[in-house]
Amino acid sequence: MKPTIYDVAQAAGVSIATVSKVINATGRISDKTRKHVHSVMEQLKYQPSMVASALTGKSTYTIGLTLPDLANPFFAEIARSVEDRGHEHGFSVFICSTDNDPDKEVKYLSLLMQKRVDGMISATRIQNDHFLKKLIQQNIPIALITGEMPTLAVDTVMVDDYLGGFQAGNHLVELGHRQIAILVEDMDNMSNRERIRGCKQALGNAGLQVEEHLIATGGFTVETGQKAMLQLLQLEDRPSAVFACNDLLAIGAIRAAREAGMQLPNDLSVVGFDNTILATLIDPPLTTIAQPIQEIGRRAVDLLVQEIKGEKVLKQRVVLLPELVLRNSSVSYKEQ
Amino acid sequence: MKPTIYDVAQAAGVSIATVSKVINATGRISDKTRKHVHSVMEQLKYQPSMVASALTGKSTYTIGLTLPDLANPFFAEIARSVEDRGHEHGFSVFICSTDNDPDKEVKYLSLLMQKRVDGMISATRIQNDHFLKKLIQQNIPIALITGEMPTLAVDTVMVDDYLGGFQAGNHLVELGHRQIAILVEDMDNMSNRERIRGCKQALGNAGLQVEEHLIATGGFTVETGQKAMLQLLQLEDRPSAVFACNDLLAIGAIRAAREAGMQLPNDLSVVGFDNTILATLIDPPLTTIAQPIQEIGRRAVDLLVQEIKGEKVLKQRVVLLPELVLRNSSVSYKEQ
DNA sequence: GTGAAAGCGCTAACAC
DNA sequence: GTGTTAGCGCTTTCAC
Repeated sequence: MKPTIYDVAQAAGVSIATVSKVINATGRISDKTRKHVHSVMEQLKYQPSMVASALTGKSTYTIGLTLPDLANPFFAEIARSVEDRGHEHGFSVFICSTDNDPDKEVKYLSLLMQKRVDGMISATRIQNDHFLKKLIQQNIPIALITGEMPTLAVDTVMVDDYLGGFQAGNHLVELGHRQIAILVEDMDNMSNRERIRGCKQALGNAGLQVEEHLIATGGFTVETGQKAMLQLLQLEDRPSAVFACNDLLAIGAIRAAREAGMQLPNDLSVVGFDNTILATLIDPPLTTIAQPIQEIGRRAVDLLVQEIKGEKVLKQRVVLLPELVLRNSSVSYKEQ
Repeated sequence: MKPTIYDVAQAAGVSIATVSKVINATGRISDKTRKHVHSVMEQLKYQPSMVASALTGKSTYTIGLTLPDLANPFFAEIARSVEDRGHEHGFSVFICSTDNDPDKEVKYLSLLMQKRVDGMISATRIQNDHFLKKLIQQNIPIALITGEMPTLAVDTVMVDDYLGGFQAGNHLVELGHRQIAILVEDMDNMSNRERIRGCKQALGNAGLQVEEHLIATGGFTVETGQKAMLQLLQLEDRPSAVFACNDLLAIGAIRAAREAGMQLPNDLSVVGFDNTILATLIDPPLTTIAQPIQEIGRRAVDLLVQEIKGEKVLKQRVVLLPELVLRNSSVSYKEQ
């Protein structure tokens, strides 16, 4: 069996209280016994049980992170930054991929509660997430990433989707495009709607109208983007540029264009969103709206940890600003 | 405060033992009280504490997963499959990115021990990992992924690297290539060495010699692959094909070739390894040696869980077979 | 400075 | 069928 605090105490000839104190560096202990106890712990390869100490009222030093899909590069990068910042604060993280399935979401959230995580970060976007709402109302430390719940007081770290959409639209307009399509993940998704609103605004400022039939719905995969784009390319008034609400969709658009025999970027300009590693890998390298992924994870953890430690009462919504990253997938409009 | 089993017992007018029994569906309880207790639990929004139950001797239903970098698509896909299979068995997973840094590795492994995980899966490759060895010798349930420790009896799930290398080399030979370069992550990495050995064997079978100076070292990033390949392309006897030990390196090779003004795939055939999502996204789509990523994660979890549950004494090494996936990055050799 | 003892929330005999 | 009780390994008063 693993040695317990009793074994250490006995071997060191002191009480468990003393051992506990040297483990946690609390109370007053003489230098001599401290060193002695330490050496005994090493000899016994003693590892204090965090589960026992958690039971005693201290926190578990664990947070939960729910996201749609860990295998998706965007969320993998988010997860990595949450994991890193979490560890810097001494917290381990449970990661749960929900596939945006409400049932899984509920299952995982309650699992996390049973594991007594000190808090959670949710990057999942589920329409009308009752369970999450309930948790928030129960005052469980929670931080939202990548989307807000406007009617709830909850810590949130997000990017300004409206601005991002505007930047994308404006960029394409400045390049001279007039027939601009949009690829959305999902119209129920508020952050996507904001991106579109921003994009429309940019077009509007230039006196352009957005054709509703040029807005197509894909999802969070290349295939759906490809399929949606292919349909747009069948149109009479084929767009000369497209703004995709995430990099995966943008890659799908590029594929579709190639499949339709077009030359990129000349026949179709593409702007993505997220600036995942994929944007740099794809050919042509993708012009995209960069989300500060590292910073999002980091800030969310910081907010959460503050709340867990009770250092902060004020909830806040942190809005980070996206940036247009120019690469080669977008070029000036040329009359065909 | 969160309700405890006592609160439920009191509210239901039964003893905590009874409540415990209905929670775990053990012992004999009348239908009536079972339903009653259940309803009380719901009313109180009672969530049994897994930390308390873990302390009582049962397991934590938690496993640890260490890997080099969660943001790397290959490992993200591994992590997702481990997570999924873990949850199917009722286990949550702590993910730790070590960056292959021995210090982080030690820190995370001992953290996981303190959190009393029931077992761990390690996808980290650290030369001479003393700490991990010690854990294995202490009989902590552990499964290795993506690389073996030949001198230790430990559950392992891996791909046949030698065969994979052979398939890659053989494919290029069959395409008529004679001047074949290799891009390695790291020569200390045994699985890489096996891939190279396999590749050499394929060339040897065709009466070809492998030029040692055509073997270049990169790492686990596109940039290193690009840089290494660029140097190979400066050579007098410039290779007409390259086998890269992972997809990232392969993408780097493609980049380098483009940078050198070459046409792909005609001027340079590229074969990767892993078959991550990247292989399908890149242009030209990458011919690569596919690892059954899903299956690796799944099998590792299954082995680990069996060991945790004590259902199995025999340790085993599962060797999965890789497959050549043909895409467009490799073509027949044409005299320049 | 150090130790005795009372919990933390639960499980698992064992009684009844 | 249901309840009593002794831990699980630790933290934390509160004495000494």
